[in-house]
Amino acid sequence: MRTEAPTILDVARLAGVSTATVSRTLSSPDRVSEQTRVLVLDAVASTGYVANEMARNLRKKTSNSIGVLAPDLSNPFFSFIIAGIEQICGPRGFGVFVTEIGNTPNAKNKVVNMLASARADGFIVLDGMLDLSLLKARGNLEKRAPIVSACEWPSDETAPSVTVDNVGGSMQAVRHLAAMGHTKIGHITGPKENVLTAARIKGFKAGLESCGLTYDDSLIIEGDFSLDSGRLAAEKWLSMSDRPTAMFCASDREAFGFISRLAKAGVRVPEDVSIIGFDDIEVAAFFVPALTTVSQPRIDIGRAATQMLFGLIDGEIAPEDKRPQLDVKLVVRESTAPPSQDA
Amino acid sequence: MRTEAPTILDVARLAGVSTATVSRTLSSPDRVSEQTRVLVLDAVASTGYVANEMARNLRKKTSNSIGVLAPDLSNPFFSFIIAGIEQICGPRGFGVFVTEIGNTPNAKNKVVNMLASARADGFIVLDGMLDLSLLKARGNLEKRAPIVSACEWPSDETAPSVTVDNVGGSMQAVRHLAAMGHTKIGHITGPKENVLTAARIKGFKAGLESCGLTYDDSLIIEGDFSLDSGRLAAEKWLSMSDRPTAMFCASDREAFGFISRLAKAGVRVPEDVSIIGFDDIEVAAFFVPALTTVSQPRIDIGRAATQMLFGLIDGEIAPEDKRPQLDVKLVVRESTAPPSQDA
DNA sequence: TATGAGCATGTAAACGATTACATGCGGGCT
DNA sequence: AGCCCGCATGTAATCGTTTACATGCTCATA
Repeated sequence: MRTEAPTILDVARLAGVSTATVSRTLSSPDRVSEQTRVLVLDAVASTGYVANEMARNLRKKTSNSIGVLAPDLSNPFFSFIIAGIEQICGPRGFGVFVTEIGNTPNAKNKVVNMLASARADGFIVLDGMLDLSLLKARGNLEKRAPIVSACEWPSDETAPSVTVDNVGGSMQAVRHLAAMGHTKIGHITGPKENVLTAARIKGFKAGLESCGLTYDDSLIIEGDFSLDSGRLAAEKWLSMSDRPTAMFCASDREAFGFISRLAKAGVRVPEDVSIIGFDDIEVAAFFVPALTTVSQPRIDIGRAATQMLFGLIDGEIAPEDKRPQLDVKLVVRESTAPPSQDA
Repeated sequence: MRTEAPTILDVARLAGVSTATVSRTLSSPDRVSEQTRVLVLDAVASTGYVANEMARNLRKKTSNSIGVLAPDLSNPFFSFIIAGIEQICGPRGFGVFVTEIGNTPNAKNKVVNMLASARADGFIVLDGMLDLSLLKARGNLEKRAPIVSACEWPSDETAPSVTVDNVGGSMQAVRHLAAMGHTKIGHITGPKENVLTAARIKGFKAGLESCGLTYDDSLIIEGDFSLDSGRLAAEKWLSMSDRPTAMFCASDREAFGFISRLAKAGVRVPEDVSIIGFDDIEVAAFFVPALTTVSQPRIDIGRAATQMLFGLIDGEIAPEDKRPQLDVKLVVRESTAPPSQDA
């Protein structure tokens, strides 16, 4: 019962050829003769040989894998994105490394190390907060492994990224509300420093403006995308003297938290308030009421980011293709309705 | 602007020592003199040297990473588990490779290759359907990289796994319902072939029995854990002539789908039916109504599985520790209530 | 019949680390 | 003084591939 893995040398000996021939047979079969090809392939089959990735990678100076840096792996929002990434990587034989970078002080170090240690040929970062500039400082690490941001994007406006039309989506959301007759529309934001937060606020304002409504600071409630921040926002809303008749939430989870808290207070959606979310996570369609929301193509984001990353790795991306923006679409369900008369 | 990574040789030259000394300085600093230590460390700092993982791994015959095999990465259920896995791996400097194995015919091959190619030092498999026996056949691959199952478990009852008390949790669920006065309790199952499905049905029956209730086949509706299967189940329920007053769902998502469909039909939860889920995913507490459910410690599952895997990798697991079963607990919220009088 | 092209294959040098073994040196012991 | 031990370091083998280069063979061409 041998537990040691067979090496290319074992195969070579069994087939009676050199290791070079075995390697060639496996990587470019048409460079060896028919005769030796079957010899080698038989030997491979009978030994169960599979090339050792570490040796191969060392020699070829690759790692055959990419890294995904997420601020918080437990956030289900990322699962579809990661699934999209894997859909592209899998068939290529690329491994997908996931890491949580959180916001610990040594997170930066972790990233620098990953980059520098040649563990990955490229990176997809899902966290706009990560300061990519320190990689430039540190010996131009980006040159070794390209980085593309997805969903969120770094402050450097030229870095490759695949994002979504956040301002357009937000505009659509408030225009939908306005079209239904709402004039007093509030917004629950994301966390203050987040780029998405800013973009969605921008879209919110633009939407208001395009409908002739004026922006009112007192209708903004700060959140952080989480369920619980939605709940907290609901408490603020309940305590308002002159409540907005519709709320645009920067995430579906905020919307759920909001609606949930309101339900406990006997406030009905959409009869008493209309709610719109952002993301269209799976459960949105099955919430009670089914949530009207701005749908992000999360799988596609993952796929597009990965494809771009491969383009960068292979050195074949034109500058103008480096910041694609995917479309979102408003999906209207049951959490929005015209404002009630007595409001 | 050098873009090539510095090697250990660059550091050695700069410090005026041999590569062996550099390596020693980095891996066991107390084996070199104070004097050369600072010399080397300075050189490391000024070159920005980070050891190449591929070379290190090749030499040490490790990969410094583990693989996670999931049936479906887009399923948010796994996100917390993966987060737990990363929490243990990160600090150890281990990489976490995620792969979707799906149920394509070549999935098995994919797994065999991952195992054999020395890409990972061990694996955590989240899919009970994966037939681990083929790894034994193929040259005893398990010997090279241990495998632990999490959540689900393989048919081989001796393989390492960390699971949860599925039958106990299910029992608790139905006992809670029975205690509230329900006598006609139904169950929406998971997919037929799944081990969890069987375990939860077993617990369901045991719970019934322990309360003196009798199991009735016609009260079982087949689902597959998904939101949509919950919706479908609701339609079956609506069409029943003599409806159960309470349903135990094999997953929270089934429960959401179920409740959501019922709401559209004007059926209220818990007034008209009581519902219990399983999993306690994040949104459960914020659903309307907040879902009573059996809570699984998903992060802990990930952590425990990883710790066990490391134990196996280091060869220090006693046989009796190989199949720990974590506790679940019923968390009672608002989707359950005593049956209404007119039922 | 040389000659060269082209093919199939072998030989051996990388890739960049770790580590067994060798070396030299200083100091404590008898 | 002689011996040995242990410390700090260096030398070089090794991990398992890929691939540049060398080799030898066959065949078409001049």
